[in-house]
Amino acid sequence: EFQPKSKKKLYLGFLSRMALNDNKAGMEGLDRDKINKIIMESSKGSRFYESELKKEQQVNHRIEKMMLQKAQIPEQRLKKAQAQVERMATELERSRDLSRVIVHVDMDAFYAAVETRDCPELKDKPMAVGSMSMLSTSNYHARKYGVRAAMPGFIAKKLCPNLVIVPTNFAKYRAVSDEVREVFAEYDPHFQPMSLDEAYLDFTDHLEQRQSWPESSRTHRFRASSAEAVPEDEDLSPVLFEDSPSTSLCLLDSEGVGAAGSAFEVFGTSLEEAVREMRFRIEQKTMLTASAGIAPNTMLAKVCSDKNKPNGQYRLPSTREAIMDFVQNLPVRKVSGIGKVSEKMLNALGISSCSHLGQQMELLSLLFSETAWHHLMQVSLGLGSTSIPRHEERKSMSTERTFKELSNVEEQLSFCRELCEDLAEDIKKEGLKGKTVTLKLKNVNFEVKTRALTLLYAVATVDDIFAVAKDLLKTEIDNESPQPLRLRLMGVRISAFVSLDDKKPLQRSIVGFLKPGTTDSSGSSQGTNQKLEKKCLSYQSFQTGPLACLPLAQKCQRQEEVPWGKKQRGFEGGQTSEEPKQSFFQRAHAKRLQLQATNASTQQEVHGENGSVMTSTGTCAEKGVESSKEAHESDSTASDPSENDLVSHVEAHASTSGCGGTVSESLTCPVCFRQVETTDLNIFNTHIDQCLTDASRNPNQCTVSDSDSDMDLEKGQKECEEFELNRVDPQEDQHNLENDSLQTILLINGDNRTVTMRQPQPCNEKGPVLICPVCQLTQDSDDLTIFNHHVDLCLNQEVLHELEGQTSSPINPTSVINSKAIGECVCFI
DNA sequence: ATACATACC
DNA sequence: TACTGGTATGTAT
Repeated sequence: EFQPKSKKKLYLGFLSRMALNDNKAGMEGLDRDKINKIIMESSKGSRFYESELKKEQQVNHRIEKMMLQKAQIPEQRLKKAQAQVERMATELERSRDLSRVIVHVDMDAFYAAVETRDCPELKDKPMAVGSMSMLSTSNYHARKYGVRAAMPGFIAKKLCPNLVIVPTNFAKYRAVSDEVREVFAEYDPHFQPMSLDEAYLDFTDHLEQRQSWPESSRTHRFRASSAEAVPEDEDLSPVLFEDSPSTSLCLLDSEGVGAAGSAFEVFGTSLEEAVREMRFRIEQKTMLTASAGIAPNTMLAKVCSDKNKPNGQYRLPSTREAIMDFVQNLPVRKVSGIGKVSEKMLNALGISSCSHLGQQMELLSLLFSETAWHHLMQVSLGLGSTSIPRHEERKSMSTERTFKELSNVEEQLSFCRELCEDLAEDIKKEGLKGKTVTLKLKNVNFEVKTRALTLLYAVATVDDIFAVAKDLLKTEIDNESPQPLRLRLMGVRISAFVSLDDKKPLQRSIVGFLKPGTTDSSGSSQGTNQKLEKKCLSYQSFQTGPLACLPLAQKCQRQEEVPWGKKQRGFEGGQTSEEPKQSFFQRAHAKRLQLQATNASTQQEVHGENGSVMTSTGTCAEKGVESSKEAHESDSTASDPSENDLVSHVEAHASTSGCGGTVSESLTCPVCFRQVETTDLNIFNTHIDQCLTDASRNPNQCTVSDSDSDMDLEKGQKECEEFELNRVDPQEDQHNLENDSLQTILLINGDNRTVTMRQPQPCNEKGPVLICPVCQLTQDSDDLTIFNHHVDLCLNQEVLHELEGQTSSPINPTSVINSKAIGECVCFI
């Protein structure tokens, strides 16, 4: 193979992933070799080191695979990719928006700065915040020794024996952070905090207003007392001249108007002045400095804020030329989102700066996933989000802890319970409930495992969470026995949250679907509509779903007595037993298999299935086999909230020959709406399975498919085709799936967001026929406004119905929608 | 849906 | 002695 590389690695004798990361500010001109030597010597032979070695090898393997793939790319394919890349570049270029002013603000060595402020003796010493095990941040003195965030304290001590390590005090940092945020809010009330010490702001509006501001509004006072303790005088933002009789001393030098001794500083109306003013005010308020980056998008602003750190700012002019210049020499690693591994992979391709990115984009488009290379493409063009995304709702909550080896089962279980208690407490504060519980384990060799289980209903209590976590943990223990699990960390996470104020899963997603301004605001010039479309699709699959409810028999794991932890919750509260069940898809699939097994293609009898499912309440229920007759009669009763599925839907149709009363020779797939020329339910079900898989994998049926309008493959391109076949490319699936007979319908939502949905193509001569995706009825009008109005009504009706029915015991959301849809119309056959 | 990896602070 | 903890997202199955 390629000799020099491995030799070099041997010679250097350390892992790249462990070596000093001197990417950050304050790390220039260090004796890297010496530092790396110390780092290596401190780690060598440890379990951690071994683990890193293993990970390194995995990455290397990935890179080898990539290089191999690269070697197999035919010239032809590269050319084709080049054309495609260029087209996309043009498209992106066209959408370039230079009109916004985005500022990224980042406090300098935040935690360390706070501690130094409150303990001036630290000022001239190398110090770091954290523990002997791990440092959160270090001051600039310490950085000169190679001491930096994410480095364990004991290694830092070797690098810098005089290092002072101060324990973290998050409450304090939070309080300071709040003060800083008050200043942010004055410039952009919608700013987005990224952490305690940094945020993105959109300065566009402030800047415009500022132009007409009087000088008094741009004048700010130096803090009254500079040397000693700091009472936070909560002042009204712009301090006016008249307000300040105090002959405050001014130790700081102002670079502007006032000579030393002036108690004020007047800031100009320019962008730089505005940002400087904001930083000034932060400093006056907190005695801490911040750095800022100013650019037309978030990606660039982020990079810029690092440029003149600490206590500086950098503005990248909003011209294409300036941006391209800036980006050319930018090391890829500086870009947010490109980390150690991506950097290494890119380096292997000879890419270290963004200029290289642009030069090799064709290659990247063939070697990297679509999302990955699109991101790289944007980076290479200096593009990024031009708006500050509204703060998204949280998607998960977790807690985890590292400890000395824990091998005893009882201890592991009781620790698990403690974690669940903590988590339940946190989750309660935000009033959340989640359906997915994930257990995280790390053994003493630093190998990490996660095990998750998704319930049908959201949970929030300690008992419910623990019931799941415990089960997951016990499974792992059992799997390993007779060896014990030798753990060094355990964590519990909850996700798949359901509405803020409880109960009905899905309720919020429907409301969110209708509510203006709730979803979008990704604002980034591209890739915007993904989530929306996903929502649409899943909505679609819900509303096209089952006709009847066939409950599945479930067998539950026996629940043993638990010697650890609290008593399990029983039925005292008259509580319905909440049974975690398999997912809709799992169940549909399981039933399908069963159907095939029993060869009951035309038979309507469906037996319960025997998946072992635990209960969160510690109960064990054995449900009997339900007949399809029952199922047909009772569409989703309150007592049985199990989900409908496509199988029952299909069976229903098969047996009733469709609503129209005509027996048809083909079945219509409720997902893709295409006719499937069969009456064999097994075949049909297989088709639906495939559709569901495709749909969930491929929510964007309507992407700006630049992908392959150039699919006019000439014959000599066999090479190309072979290459394509070997690739794992979602794009390809996409147009394979598509679409001779599909068309796109635009739904203009209440808040003017455009939603695209796939629809079948019942076209007449005049043009597209509009079909309501909710009630499935063909609409007379081809006026989109009228059509949208109708859809709105339909959707609203759904929600109203759901809200009405809310007081009753849990009804599966799917059934709610389905029964509704079914009640109103819908026949697929 | 689940597991694992990557990334950021 | 000692290599985090919290959240999000991408990739693969």
